[in-house]
Amino acid sequence: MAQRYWLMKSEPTMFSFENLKKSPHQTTFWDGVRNYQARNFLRDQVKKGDGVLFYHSNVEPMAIMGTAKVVQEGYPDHTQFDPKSNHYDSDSSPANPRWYMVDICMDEEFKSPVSLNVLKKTKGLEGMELLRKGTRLSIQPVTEKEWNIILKLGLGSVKK
DNA sequence: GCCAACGTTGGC
DNA sequence: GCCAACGTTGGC
Repeated sequence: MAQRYWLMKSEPTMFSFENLKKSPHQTTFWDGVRNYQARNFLRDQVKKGDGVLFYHSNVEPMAIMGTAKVVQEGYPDHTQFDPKSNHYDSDSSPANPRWYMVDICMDEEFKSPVSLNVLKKTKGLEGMELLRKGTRLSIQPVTEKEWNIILKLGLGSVKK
């Protein structure tokens, strides 16, 4: 299976790219997704080695801050079983888990974060899911073409 | 199975 | 802070 690319949204007040950078081994589990479409992506399609664009939503500036790599494929999100978690789901059980998560490891920090404004103005990104009005999916597929354009913008012209 | 009410997301 | 868009819930 060819490598795939994804965009993951996070509100930096909850978990920022900086937080990821400072995590042990710069790795974290991506918990709290409670949307069926997003769950299906996490459970069925996100694979080890896939690329992730890390997007900050709901803040100034809204932007893609950098990239990460999937290091652990979909497995049950343990916070759904924890009554103290605000992601607790009383209808889910370890025998029949409803929600899944993946682990991601920081890859590249963008020299210049790619803001929503820039994304909107960039040729070739017109079809991005993120730019569609009313899109609320916290994980979205990104095409290889889009991925390459965005990496170029974020890392500068010097491609490593 | 429909749909109104409600809660959440997220850009502005 | 506002509100449009969307998903979920629950009464019928």
